[in-house]
Amino acid sequence: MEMDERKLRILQAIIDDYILTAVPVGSRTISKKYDMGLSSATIRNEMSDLEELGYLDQPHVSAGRVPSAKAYRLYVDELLKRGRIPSTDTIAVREHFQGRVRQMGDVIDHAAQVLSSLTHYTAVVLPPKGREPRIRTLQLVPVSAVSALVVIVTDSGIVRDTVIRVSDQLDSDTLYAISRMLTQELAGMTLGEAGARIPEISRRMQRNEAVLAGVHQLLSAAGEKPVGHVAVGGSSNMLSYPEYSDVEKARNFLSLMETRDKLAQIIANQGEMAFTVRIGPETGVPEMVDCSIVTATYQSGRGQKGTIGIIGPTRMQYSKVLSILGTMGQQLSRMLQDEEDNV
Amino acid sequence: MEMDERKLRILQAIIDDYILTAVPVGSRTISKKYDMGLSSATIRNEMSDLEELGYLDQPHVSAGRVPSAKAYRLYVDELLKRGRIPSTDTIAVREHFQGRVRQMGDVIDHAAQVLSSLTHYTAVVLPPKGREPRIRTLQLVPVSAVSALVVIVTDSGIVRDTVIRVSDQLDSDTLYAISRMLTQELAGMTLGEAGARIPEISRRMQRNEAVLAGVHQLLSAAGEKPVGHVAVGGSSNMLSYPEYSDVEKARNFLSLMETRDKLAQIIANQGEMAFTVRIGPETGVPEMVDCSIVTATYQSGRGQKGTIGIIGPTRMQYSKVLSILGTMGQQLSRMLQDEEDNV
DNA sequence: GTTAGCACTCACGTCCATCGAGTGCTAACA
DNA sequence: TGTTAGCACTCGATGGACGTGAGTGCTAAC
Repeated sequence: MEMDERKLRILQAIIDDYILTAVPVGSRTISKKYDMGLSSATIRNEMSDLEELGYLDQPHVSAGRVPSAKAYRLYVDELLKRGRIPSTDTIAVREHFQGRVRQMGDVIDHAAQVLSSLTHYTAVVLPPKGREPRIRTLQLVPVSAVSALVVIVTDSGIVRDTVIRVSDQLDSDTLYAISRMLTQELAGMTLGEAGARIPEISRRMQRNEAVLAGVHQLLSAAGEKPVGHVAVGGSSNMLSYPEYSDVEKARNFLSLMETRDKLAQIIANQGEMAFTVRIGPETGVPEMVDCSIVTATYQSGRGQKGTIGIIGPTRMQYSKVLSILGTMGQQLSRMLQDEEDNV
Repeated sequence: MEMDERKLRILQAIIDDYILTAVPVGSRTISKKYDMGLSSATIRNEMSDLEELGYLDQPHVSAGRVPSAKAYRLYVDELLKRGRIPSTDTIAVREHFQGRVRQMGDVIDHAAQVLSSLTHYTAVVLPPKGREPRIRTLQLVPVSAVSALVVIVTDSGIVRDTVIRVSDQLDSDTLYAISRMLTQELAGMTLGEAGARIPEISRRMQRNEAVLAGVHQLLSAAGEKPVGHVAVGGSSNMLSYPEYSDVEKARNFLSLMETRDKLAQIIANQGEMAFTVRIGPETGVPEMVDCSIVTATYQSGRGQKGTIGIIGPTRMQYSKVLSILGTMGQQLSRMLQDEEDNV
């Protein structure tokens, strides 16, 4: 049996209807609501074929049909192939970003908020991540008589700042001198390389061991845990959908959303294409068999890629989501581009 | 009618049982399970009195009784008065904080995690907040040829850092000189005062307007939004309790947990006592009529107070929660104290 | 003051009948 | 050969009847 044009149209109608209503759709609905020019009996035959082909599932004999993951896959591929991703929401997205200049962390958080409120699904935003950030400047800022703040600026923005103890009373000028020296020595290195270099410098200098030890510690710590913070927005949105009216299911989903590390990994694993769509089992996450994940990427001015993603039920409004993600990706990229220019 | 010793004991038993089971408790249960030496009929009479006194509610005629907010209030007051808050969990709490030194943000997040996993309720942690932080140091760190990072260190730790544009090409030494000058001028001031001062300094200096404008903007922004980030842990825990088996309710609760600003305000409004317990309607939040909020405070080394809180169903295990909050408060205070010593 | 006894209430679970949406199949039709 | 009308059949959902049991309130006796 082959897929033909008519089957495709019927499948499309079924998916559209199911996305809208979340209720198994029957042959009569299709023949009446969608103007097919075919009787319900004919539709019925076609639906039977579509089921055999694996595009439809039947919850039980006397219910309508429900699109399978394979059907959504076809649907989405078609959507992507035709490139018919409207971007009408540009204004809505842009409006949300009016106002003050922000820090990276704020931007991430805010983007997640906007995405979730526009889509009514759950949004996840990962910060841009280059291959290996390289040190640009390292500076010690005096905080009190016996402590200082270490700020490391990398080419991907500020990586980390930590207060360290500087046992031997050092004044502001000395700290500045050390900062200059360290910057000169370490600029252009990755965090790991810099960390490895510190002991040698320390040996060479013969003093300020405490300071250098603190810097060393920071560098190693920052090197280990490269993933920045993940922003999640609207995780409670999922409870609005009948798919999650089962509390147990909802709980599992939400606690997954709470373990940010795991979540970041899932999203990051989606790949780096302009758009990726993982439907149900394709996500590879058992807890998300009836979710889909749609991601898009954005670029910081330095060419580092970040990921934005939407998690929703498999019957998600792919077209709308793709559109919004695309627009948001562009907006983020543009904004970060602008910020680069300032920088 | 008066409250007597026996009524109190019965009420106590009812509350204990209800906290355990979440099921309306009947007279027979009390007379059998709790060794009262009284028949169910007697208990029944007493329960009737207790209902009249407003300590018990009856969902419907043929169900058992349920403690009212007033009952919990009595129960908690008794608990607090007797000061019988065990602190056995010290070790459990302390174990979670073993390991590396952390930044404030991490500590907050982690504390929320630990609290929620120990109590199985939802935990909220607010960072320490002084009356008005005062500037200790202000430093400009070069980021690129045309931009710099402003770091403001206050007596409560780092307040804010933002990248600003420095249109006129300034080298590291010049920035340092400006930093020194600004530190000298602004040290000891609140953010607001400092912000107000900038224009005058700018006029006096007659140059570097762009830099000063950037600093000005940062100071105003930081002054406006004093609340730091709020950490929330285990918000999905609430779904484990039958009180939230209603999805609609759960959704409302969770979306409240997601609007961090509002949440911070609610928790902060609880007051600054060592412990506060707000039961049901006492919270003043319509969405939380059947929740209780228990908070405790901790102190940073600089005497600034932070708040930790647990949100759970009104039938929460107050004793355990108070104990854990108390211990956690102490641990946090001690940890931050130590950190101060380093600083 | 305490308790045994009893009538009464009411949520809950089960059973059953009904309903209706939807299917699959067959036979007739274009 | 594809389409459609007709019909029997399936099965979840809905709702009413009913028994069950937990729990109460009241009364009267101890």
